[in-house]
Amino acid sequence: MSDRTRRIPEATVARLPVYLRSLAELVVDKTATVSSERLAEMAGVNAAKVRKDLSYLGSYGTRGVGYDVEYLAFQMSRELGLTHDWPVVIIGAGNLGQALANYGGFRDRGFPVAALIDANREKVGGHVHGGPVDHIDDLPRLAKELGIAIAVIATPAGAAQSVADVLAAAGIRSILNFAPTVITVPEGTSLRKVDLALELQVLSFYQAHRNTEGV
Amino acid sequence: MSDRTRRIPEATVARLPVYLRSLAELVVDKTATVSSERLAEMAGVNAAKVRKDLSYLGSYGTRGVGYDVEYLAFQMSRELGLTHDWPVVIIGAGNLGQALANYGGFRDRGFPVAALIDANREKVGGHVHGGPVDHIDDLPRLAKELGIAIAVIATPAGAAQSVADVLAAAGIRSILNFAPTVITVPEGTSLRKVDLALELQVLSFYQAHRNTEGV
DNA sequence: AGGGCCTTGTGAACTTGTGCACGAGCCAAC
DNA sequence: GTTGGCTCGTGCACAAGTTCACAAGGCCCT
Repeated sequence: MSDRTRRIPEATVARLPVYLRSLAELVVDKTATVSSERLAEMAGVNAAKVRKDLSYLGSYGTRGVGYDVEYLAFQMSRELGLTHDWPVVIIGAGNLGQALANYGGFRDRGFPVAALIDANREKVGGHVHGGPVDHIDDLPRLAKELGIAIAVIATPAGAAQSVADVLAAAGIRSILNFAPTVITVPEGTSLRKVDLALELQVLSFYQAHRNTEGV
Repeated sequence: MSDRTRRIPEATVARLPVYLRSLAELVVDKTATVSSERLAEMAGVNAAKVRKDLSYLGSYGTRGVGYDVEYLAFQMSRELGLTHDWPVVIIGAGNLGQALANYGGFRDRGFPVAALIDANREKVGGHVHGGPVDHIDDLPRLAKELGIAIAVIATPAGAAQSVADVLAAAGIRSILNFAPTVITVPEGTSLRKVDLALELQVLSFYQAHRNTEGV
């Protein structure tokens, strides 16, 4: 791996946060160095994959020894852009949106919920989780004022695409979509989706096939 | 595709629910037939992929015409095992667990929340979303009585592995894990994970690289 | 009955991801 | 300084997934 900034494969990017979480545990345990084998075990993958993945970040290991936990964690944080917080906006103050706003896991990992937004004026002005609910018309202004670069769509399916359009217009180029529908975003915008029902349906598929086809 | 029961690739299985959702929309619109191209557009993939994916289910299309919407939807539901409801149990009656229990999207899609479970006796006996909270010691009995085959882990990370072990002992072989940690399950158990912070970290990666590397 | 027009189903090429196996490099001990 | 043991980094072969391109087959019109 010669180049300082070669492209990191998508599959690798998706695993980096898992490694980082494992490294965080090792830091707590005051473990100074870790081998690819140990890290693989913690992350639930195999050691060769760990080494290949980490090699995309650079040559941060020491042969015969392993990886320096703190140094690797730092490099990985840097690569993932986690050296500073990323304030996020949640669109949709319904069941799901409120739950996400209350869920501490976001803030703890560097993604404070800077704004909660709804299209329904009846919800606007209310308070959830100690924060106000703002109207979607204020989104462009809030995004700019609060430096928001990442949005979470937690609206019903029907509203998701129009929300995505508003986000695009507001210059937000990273979107996490919880609405159970396909949305399209402009080229250059990152889109990831979390579809709870879909996951259950996939489980249903394998469960059903286990039942009917033996074993 | 000769064999009636050839193995369906994982990547295809993960897309079937998306197609099914698109078909459901077409049923509402009273559209009788649909081409792979139209379906591809709705599902956000390309047409060749749709045709290949659907071919794993069988030859349900008509050349020159397309696919019969209702018939295809039925066949797909059957393949996914969605011809009957799958009661699920949610483990963890904290923030996330309660939100998931209240989230109507599960029941609407055939996954009624049959039980909500916690390890903390102080929460047990309480009511959430009109349903009681039961203790984890009752899990094996409840699973058997209610015919539960799918479990959702919504506990803190530290408790997830021991919950997984209890689930395995109770004979549950389909698990959806929301806890931000890697868990291991016995061979033959399906495990899928939803990691909210991980998704945001992946977005952070691409956002950071957009900022530093131009475009 | 035949021709033109569509759209499916699928072989084949290509891309992406995975895992093995081994050389290269580092440390420690003597 | 040399030897032995350990672990990283990576070339290579293989597997999985995607996309192309086109023959096969069905419908409709004349």
